[in-house]
Amino acid sequence: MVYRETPPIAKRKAELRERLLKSAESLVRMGGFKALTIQALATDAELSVGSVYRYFKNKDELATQVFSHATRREIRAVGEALATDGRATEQLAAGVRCFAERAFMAPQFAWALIAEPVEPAVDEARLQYRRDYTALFQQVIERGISAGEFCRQSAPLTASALVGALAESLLGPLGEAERSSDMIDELCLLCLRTVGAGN
Amino acid sequence: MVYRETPPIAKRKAELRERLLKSAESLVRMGGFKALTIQALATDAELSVGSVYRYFKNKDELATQVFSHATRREIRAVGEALATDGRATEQLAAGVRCFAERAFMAPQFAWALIAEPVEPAVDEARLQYRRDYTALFQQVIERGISAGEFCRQSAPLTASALVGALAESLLGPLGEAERSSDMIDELCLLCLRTVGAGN
DNA sequence: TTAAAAAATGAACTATGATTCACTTCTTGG
DNA sequence: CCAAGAAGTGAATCATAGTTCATTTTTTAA
Repeated sequence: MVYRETPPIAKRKAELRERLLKSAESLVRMGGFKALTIQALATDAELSVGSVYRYFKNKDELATQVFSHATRREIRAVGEALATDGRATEQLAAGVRCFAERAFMAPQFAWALIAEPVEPAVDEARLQYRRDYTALFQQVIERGISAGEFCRQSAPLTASALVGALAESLLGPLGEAERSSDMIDELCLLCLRTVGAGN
Repeated sequence: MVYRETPPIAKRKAELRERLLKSAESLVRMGGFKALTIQALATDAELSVGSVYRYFKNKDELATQVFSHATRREIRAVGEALATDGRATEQLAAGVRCFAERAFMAPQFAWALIAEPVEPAVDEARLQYRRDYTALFQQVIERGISAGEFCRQSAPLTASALVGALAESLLGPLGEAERSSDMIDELCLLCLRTVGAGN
């Protein structure tokens, strides 16, 4: 054999893969996962349909990776907000605020990650995503309970309720309507009431 | 023309339509909307694929009607629970309990109505469904606020948060795990905290 | 310059269900 | 019993993507 992958080529391949992921995410940002078709991606990234399959085994792997990428970023952001110094009460409020602000900034994308009907493979990744979110909130709730800031309660239950409450109020049918910065404040108060804080 | 639709035939047609809807719902109950295919329905109801189209213009109409039927029943049940005599606090608890118990009894069905990825037409009907639920809760919350039982708050926001909280905690990734009757009690308490009751 | 190996291409192929439609069977009133 | 109009049938067709693969182009190192 005479051909060997040289560093510049390896780099180009890595870059192309990145470009594909970026294109794919931008398609999802603009039109949800429904807009992520192999055709559209190939067109957007300026290469052929067949080549997409050189970089991703199949559509599921592609979609799942786009989802995980984006999702990790979101989780990290909220996780950092939840980990600010201070009492659990402020941490929770910061987390909620962070989640809400990000959703406000990119509603279509937030919807795609949280609520859009998607292929089963992505849906499965989404379960993990929600579990991760729930786990983050659960930690803060547990801290709050230990510190006596929050009332006694089932932290896992409250955590998943909070995740659901945030998702529905921000992305649900009504979410679009009364979207304002007041709403974020209201939402923080609501979450604090839910964990039994602020008494 | 010599043929006219006679009463017995009209009745048979109406019954057949009912039978189709029943079959369709049972398919959804067992396997979600994914299991509702024209083929499966025709087989289950013991008639031909073509005949299904004599009773429903297309799949969307069929799926939407199945959804609305079921949904109206659910909304009515929760609506009645929310309208029991007593203070808003008890009403809210009764509504939550009703919702949760019904979801426990038929988890697959509840999931299909609330969270399953579905075709866009059904998804649109689902928006209305959620709006209806939210409206129900909103009323009780407003009553509670007026009566001084609940704290001041944006009733629409809290209502949609409650709907989201219920959906996520009962049907989300964690829902399956810790499903018990204690959980329903916990959930009631959580919802009451959320509306700022019980102080 | 060249031969081997990889990468790129995109038209053809697949898979899954919805939808149609030419044909058969049934129902009705005369 | 008959003719006309409905209702019933299910194989064929359509629609939408995802996936493949024979062919072409590019890259490499001798």
